[in-house]
Amino acid sequence: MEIPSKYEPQSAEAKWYAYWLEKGFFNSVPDDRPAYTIVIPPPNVTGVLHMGHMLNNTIQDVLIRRARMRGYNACWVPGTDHASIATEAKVVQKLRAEGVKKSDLSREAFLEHAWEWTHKHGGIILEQLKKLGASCDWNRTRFTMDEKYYEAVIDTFIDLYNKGKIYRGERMINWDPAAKTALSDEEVIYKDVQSHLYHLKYQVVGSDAFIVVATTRPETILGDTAVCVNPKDERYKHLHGKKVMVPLVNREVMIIADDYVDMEFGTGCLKVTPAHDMNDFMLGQKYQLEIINMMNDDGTISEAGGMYIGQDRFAVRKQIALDLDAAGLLIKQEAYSNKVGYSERTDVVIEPRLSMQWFVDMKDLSKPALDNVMNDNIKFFPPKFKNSYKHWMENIKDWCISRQLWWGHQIPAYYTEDGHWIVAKSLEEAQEKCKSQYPDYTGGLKQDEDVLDTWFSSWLWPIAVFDGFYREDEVSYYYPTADLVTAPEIMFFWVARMIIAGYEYRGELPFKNVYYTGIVRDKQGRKMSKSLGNSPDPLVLIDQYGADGVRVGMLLSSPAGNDLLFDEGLCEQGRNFANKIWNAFRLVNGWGENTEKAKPRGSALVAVQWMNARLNQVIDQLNDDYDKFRMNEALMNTYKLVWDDFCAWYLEMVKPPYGEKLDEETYAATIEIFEKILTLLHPFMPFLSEEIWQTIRVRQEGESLCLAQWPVAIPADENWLNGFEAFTESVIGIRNIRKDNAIANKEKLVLKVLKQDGDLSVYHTAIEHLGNIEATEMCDEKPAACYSFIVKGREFFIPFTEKFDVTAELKKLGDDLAYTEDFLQKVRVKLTNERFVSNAPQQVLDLERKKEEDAMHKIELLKTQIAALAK
RNA sequence: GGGAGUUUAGCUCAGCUGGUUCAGAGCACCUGCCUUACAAGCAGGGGGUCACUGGUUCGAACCCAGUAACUCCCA
Repeated sequence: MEIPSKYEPQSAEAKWYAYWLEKGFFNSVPDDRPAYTIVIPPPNVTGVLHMGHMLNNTIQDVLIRRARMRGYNACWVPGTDHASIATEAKVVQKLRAEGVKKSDLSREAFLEHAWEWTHKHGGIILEQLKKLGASCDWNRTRFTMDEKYYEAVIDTFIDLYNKGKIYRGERMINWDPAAKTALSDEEVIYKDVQSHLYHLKYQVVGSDAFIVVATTRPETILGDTAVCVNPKDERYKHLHGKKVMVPLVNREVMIIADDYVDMEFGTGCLKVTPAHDMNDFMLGQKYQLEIINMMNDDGTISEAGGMYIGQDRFAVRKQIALDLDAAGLLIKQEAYSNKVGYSERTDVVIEPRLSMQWFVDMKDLSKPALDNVMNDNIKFFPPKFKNSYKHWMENIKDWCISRQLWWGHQIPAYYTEDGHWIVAKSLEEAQEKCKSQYPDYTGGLKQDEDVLDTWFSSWLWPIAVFDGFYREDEVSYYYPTADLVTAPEIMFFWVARMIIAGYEYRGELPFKNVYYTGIVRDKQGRKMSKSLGNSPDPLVLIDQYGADGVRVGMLLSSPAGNDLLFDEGLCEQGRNFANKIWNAFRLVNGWGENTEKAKPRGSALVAVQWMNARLNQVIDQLNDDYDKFRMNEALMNTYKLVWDDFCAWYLEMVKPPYGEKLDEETYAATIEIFEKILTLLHPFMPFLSEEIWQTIRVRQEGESLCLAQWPVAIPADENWLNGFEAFTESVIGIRNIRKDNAIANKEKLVLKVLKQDGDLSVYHTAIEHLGNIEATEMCDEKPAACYSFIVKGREFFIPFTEKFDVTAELKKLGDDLAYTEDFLQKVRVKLTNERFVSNAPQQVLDLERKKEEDAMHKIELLKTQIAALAK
């Protein structure tokens, strides 16, 4: 059977993924093996696969596949998130395109559209993950608005409410005037913008004097209820307790004094607008100031503003500046650059706004979550993220969980017409509670219109995917999960809150390790985004380079927590690697029908011994890399094992001379080694490794590399490892002589070796094989008229050919001599340093002495060679 | 404004407890090869003031202090 010289991924990928699914290798049910669980960070239900998902899910798949091979009951739970703001925005947009406004629809009608959209687009992303080779247990696919999941979210709300951890309060919140919803702090993005600083005149009541206030938002003077100065500020001391006129508005407000004001900023006078600025709100509460809400929920000026009613905030900013100027109240307007909060979802400027919202009291809840990360019960990789986690958790604010949306989990609170509320699981339950709490009330009850923050459902993910709020059988087996792989961007949104929920509802950590991936950027370091158009389509990449190639490309240069500068060249490298393995397979496979019963050749004997020692060494190294979550190093070590050790050395050593057959014993050993290598490769390159594994030996139906045992390392034989180094150096020595003297590889040479202790004779046939040496002669004395090279103190000689150039050879030896003498000099400086000799540990001293000795020996050899040539 | 981090080859990064032949890898680059598994390959090679300035030490890429540049997070 002819095997193509290029690996063709497409057919192998389709074939083996279907096989894996058909045999149910990825499905997990509790049994007596230890569990190893990963829950996927649920992508947005209507999202499409992007490069960040590729990286994230490749890492998870590597971890879960290795765990499966190590005998764990591996369970990777997939699923999607309802993503309330993002999904609702998409549905609204789609309806708008069809000429339907959300406000024209009833809640029920809108939700019908939303479900329709979800069913149409939902799960596309999961299908894409299958192309990548993700070994999820697809029977367990969950959605954050599944019936049971929905119930868990509502029950959690009710539970926290009953525990007094959820309260309703008027707070300054981040308001998105486009989406008309409150946003959490984390959903606000601060951007540098070029704006203006307006200097406004506030006349002191009962005097001709005035003070000047600098502000970037002149329109908010409509809501001013005080002016504040620093009590230490000498410029304004005489004005404490006086009143000023708000310009244009002509309202008299107090001048208050508080440390909060920065004397250096602007004029040192701060206008206070409690309804429209977080810090002003704080001042307002402290000094019992009037709160004037001068803005509507869509960002237009309200009745309370008194003027410009119904006009947009930014239009008013321009107009009021003109009007102030006309009235002589604008002193100056200077260019100013500051940071302004924007909505992550709609990209409009956030408006701080007072409103009634639901909050979770985070103070007590967050304590165990902080402690158990700081004491490493939950480990972060890389650990540097503990710092920012700590900082955030120690300054944690209450969590605003209500969102003015329809798509999501509707808040289970019911209001009476006279403003009381009852938290209950259903209207019926609420009515009953109402009867006992408010026996005289006869009116109806109306459920809160708002839904819960998306993260209020996803923080339950590691528990809820196992229905852990309602039954114990699965959650007690799979929880706590093993590793969580996610982006540092959502450390606070999600990771911290899952830890909080874990301790609150299971009394236990939700996962043992958190591996933070970096952000995938383009070659110029820009974040990949749709709007920049700099993100390749992952499916196109898989098509071009194969899933294995792309997986390798993603992992090659992405240490934990570091951003990955994505370059298609990396996928190409991955594809080339796959092809390299493929060709090793072709070579070995060809030997299968071409063996004979014979003693292994000397070079093959040596090769098998060394390769096994080397394999053991690398397995150890890989396990260590994995333990430390150094995925890219594990991959690179596997890469070098395959390419350098197995292909460049091992296979060349066992390869029979042209036209000859391979002995059966070496063939069997080679297959075993290859199988082990495929096992090590499988987490990274599941398709290619399975394809070869299935062909390299006759397999039974139902067998798969997925289930093969991860090799156990036995201590590597150091002798083989050390001796091999001398061997490779010898071969390289011969190659260099060929290169330097233009001796063709095809030309057979004679190698002469000086008889001495500890020779390399066991490697001689291997050296002959790889160096194309026709005979190795042992000599008692140094032979004349020879090229020579030195390996670890041993001299090798190759008789001159007709191309020999004395001058060149002398120069080379001379350079080498100069270098070695210089080196010796440096070592001796160290060794004659009294303080070094008396302070350095014995080990280091011995090493330096060994260096000295070796260098002296080498110098002697070089000098003799030069003398011989110069004759 | 507050906090954290980074700076080592052209690029991306290792360098773990200060000491393993004057600092390593992969890619890229240069030279020579279509050698019967693989040109998506083989063989060989060049490339570094370890950001800078001081300090500690017998010894510093590594520890300490300062300076500079960049990045991220938070307000």
